Amino acid sequence: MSVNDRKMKVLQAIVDDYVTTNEPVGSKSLIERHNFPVSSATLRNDMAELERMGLIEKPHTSAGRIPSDRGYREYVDSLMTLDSLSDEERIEISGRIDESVGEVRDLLKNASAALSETTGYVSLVMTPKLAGSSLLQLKILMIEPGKALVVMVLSAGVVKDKVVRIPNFLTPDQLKEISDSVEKSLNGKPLDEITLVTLATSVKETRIPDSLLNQVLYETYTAIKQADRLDVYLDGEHNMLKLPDFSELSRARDLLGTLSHDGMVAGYVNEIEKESQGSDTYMIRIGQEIALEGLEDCSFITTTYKVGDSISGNIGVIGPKRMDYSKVISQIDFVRYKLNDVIKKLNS
Amino acid sequence: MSVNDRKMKVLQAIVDDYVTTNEPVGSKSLIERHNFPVSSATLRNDMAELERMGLIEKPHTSAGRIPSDRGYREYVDSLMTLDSLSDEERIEISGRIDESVGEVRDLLKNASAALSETTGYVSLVMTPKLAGSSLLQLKILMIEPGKALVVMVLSAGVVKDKVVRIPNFLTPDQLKEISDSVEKSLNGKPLDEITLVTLATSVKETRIPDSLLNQVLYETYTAIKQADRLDVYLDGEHNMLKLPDFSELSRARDLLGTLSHDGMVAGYVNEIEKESQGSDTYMIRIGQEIALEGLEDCSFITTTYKVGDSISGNIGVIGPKRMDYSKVISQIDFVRYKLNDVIKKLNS
DNA sequence: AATTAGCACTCTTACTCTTCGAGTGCCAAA
DNA sequence: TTTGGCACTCGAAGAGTAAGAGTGCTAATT
Repeated sequence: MSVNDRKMKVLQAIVDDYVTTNEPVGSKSLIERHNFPVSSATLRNDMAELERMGLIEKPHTSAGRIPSDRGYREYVDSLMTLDSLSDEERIEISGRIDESVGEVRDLLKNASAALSETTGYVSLVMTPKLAGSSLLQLKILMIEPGKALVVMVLSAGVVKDKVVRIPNFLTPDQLKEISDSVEKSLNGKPLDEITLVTLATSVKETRIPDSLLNQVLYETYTAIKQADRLDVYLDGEHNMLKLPDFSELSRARDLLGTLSHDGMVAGYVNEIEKESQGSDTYMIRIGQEIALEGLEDCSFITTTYKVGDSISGNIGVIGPKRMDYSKVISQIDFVRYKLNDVIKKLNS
Repeated sequence: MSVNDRKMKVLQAIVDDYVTTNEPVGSKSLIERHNFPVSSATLRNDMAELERMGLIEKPHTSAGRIPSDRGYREYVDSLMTLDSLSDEERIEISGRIDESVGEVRDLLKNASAALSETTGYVSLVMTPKLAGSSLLQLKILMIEPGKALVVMVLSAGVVKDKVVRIPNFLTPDQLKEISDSVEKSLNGKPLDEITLVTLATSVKETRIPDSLLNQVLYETYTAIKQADRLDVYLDGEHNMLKLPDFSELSRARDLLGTLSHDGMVAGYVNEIEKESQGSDTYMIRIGQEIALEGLEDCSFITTTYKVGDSISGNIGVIGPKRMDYSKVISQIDFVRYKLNDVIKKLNS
C-alpha cells in the first residue's frame, strides 16, 4: 500500500469514526479502532499532511481532527462504499408508502414521512414539475350558477382541478361552448406555452358577450397557471433537535428558521438541479456548498423520481454534514424506487 | 381597596411583569414598577398568602414568584383586560390573508402563516369539519378509460373531488347512468350518514353488471369518506426556539416532537371542543391542563371560524404559558374575523 | 526515505471554592 | 393591618486547578 493510499484510508477512517462518535478523532483512537499496520506517530504525520491538503481540520490545537467540507466531498466522491438496506427497513418504508390511499398528495406526504423517519433527518419531497407537461384535456363544468370547476388532465395522467367563479347568468350550454373551443385549441399544448393571449384567441366565433367570455377565460387561465405550482413536503424537522450537531440552540434556530420557508428550500433545489443537469443521479451538497442560511453544518442530498416519461419531481434529505452518506443514499434510493413504482401503478 | 382586591392586583401585576421580563418577580421590583400604596413588606405578606392559595410559586427559596397554572387561570378568567389590535397589525394580517388566490387550502395556509407571524408563536388552522354537512351534488366524470373524477358539492358551497379508478371498459354512458342515480338518492344526505350500503341500494334498476357497478360504487364511497378528512396547518414551530422558555433543548425537542404529529394535535383540539361545547367562544388550556406531552409549559388558545351556517373549523395558537393572553386573543380574533369574511365572499 | 518512540507543550473540560446580591420570612413596633 | 429591619437562603458568576487527550517535533531506527 503506497503512502498516498494510506492517507486516503486515514481520511476514510476519520470520516467513518467522526460520523459515528461525533468526537474529533486522534491518532491514537484511530490505531485502536482500525488496524493500521503503522504507529500513531506515522498517522500523525499523515494527518498533518491531510490537513495541509485541506481535507481535515482541528477544532483547536490540542484536539483530534474532523473532516473539512472538502474532506467530506473527497469521501463522498471517491472513498465511500455504498451499502444496501436491511429487510426491516425496506418493509418499514414499503408499508408507510403503500398505506397511501389514492391521492397523490397523501402519497408524497407519506413518502416524506417515511424518509424522515428512516433517516432520522429532514426529508423533502416536491410535487412533480408540471411546467413542461402538456394539456391533454380541459373541461369547465358548471357546479352551480356562478361557480364552475376547471378540470385538467395533463400528460402522464396527472389530474388537476380548481373551483372558479363565473358570471352568474352564464348558462351551462354557454359554458360548454367555451369549454369545448378552449379544449380544442389548447389540446396537447405544453403548460408553459399557454398564455392569456393563447386562450383569448382560442375562442373566436361565439355569440357570448366579450365581457362574460373574458372572465371565464381569465379564471381558466389562473387555474392552468396554478396547476403547475410546486408544493413541498418537508418532514422531520424536529429530528434535527436530537442531533448533537445542533445542540447549540442558535444553530438549531437558524436551521429550522430557514427550513420553515419551504419556498426557499424548493427554490434552492430547482437551482442545484439546473446546475448539475445531466451529471450524476444524486446531487450532494456539503456544508458551505449549500447557499442557504443556517445549513452550513448540513448536507443536502437530492435526486428525482419519475411520473411518466418526461415529468419528474425531487426527493431528498437534509441532515448534518456528519451523516452516514452511504446509508442515507440507499434509503433515499429505496423511497424513490417505491415512489416510482406506486405512481406507475396509479397511472396505469 | 380591600385587602382581597389588592391581592388580586398583586397577582395581576406578577403575571404582567413575569410575562414581559421572564424573571421571577420579587416584592421590591413589584413596588418599583407599579405604584402600590403600600410597602414591600406588605406585598411580601400578600405574596405569601397568594402562594398559600396556590396561585403563585417560587422556583427556589430565595427567588421571586412566578404564576402557577392556577394563577394564570385566575388571571385569564377574571383579571385580564382585553386590548385591541394596532392598525399596523390589522393591515399586516389582512394583507397576508387577502393574498390567497382562490383555493381554500391556500387561504387556510396563509391564515395560519399570518397568525404565527403576528403572534410569534405556533399557529393552528384546521380545515372545516364537513362530517355534518350534506351532499348537494355528486358527479362522476369520465377522464379517460379506467379513470374518473368524482366531484362533490357540499352544503355551504364546499367543493371536493378525487380521481378514482374505474373498470377500463365502462362507457361514459354507463358511468353517467350510475352517477345520476347515485346523485339522486344521496342528494341532501349528511355525509356521515352515507355508508357503502346506502350507496349500493341507491342503484337498483340497471343493466350494468354487478361487478363493474360495485367497483365504481366502492371508489365513490372512498371519495366521499375522504372528503371530510381534517387537514391541519401548523405554522411557526421554529418560533418556539426563540423563546427563553424553551432554551432548554430537551423541552424544545419534546414540544416540537409532539407538534410534528399534527394528527395528535388535531385530535386534542376536537376533544377539548367537545368538552367545552357551548360554553365560551375561546377555549384556553394552560400548562398541565393540556394533555399532550411536551406542552406542559405551553398554553393553547383555540376558537372556531365559520363556513356557512352549520360548518366550522378550528383556529388557534400554541404559545408559552408566559404569553400576553390578551394580545394573542385579539390577534386570533382578528384572523378569525378575516377568515370568516373571505370565506363568505368566496362562497357567495 | 519512511517509520517510530519519546517528550514537552497546548487547550478543553470538569470541579471546587468563593463571592455577590436579590429575595424571603418573620419579629417587633407603629 | 402595615411597616422597618435583619438574618438567612440559594442560585449565578467568576477564578483557580487538575486531569487528560492530542499534537508537533526531534532524534533514532529500519
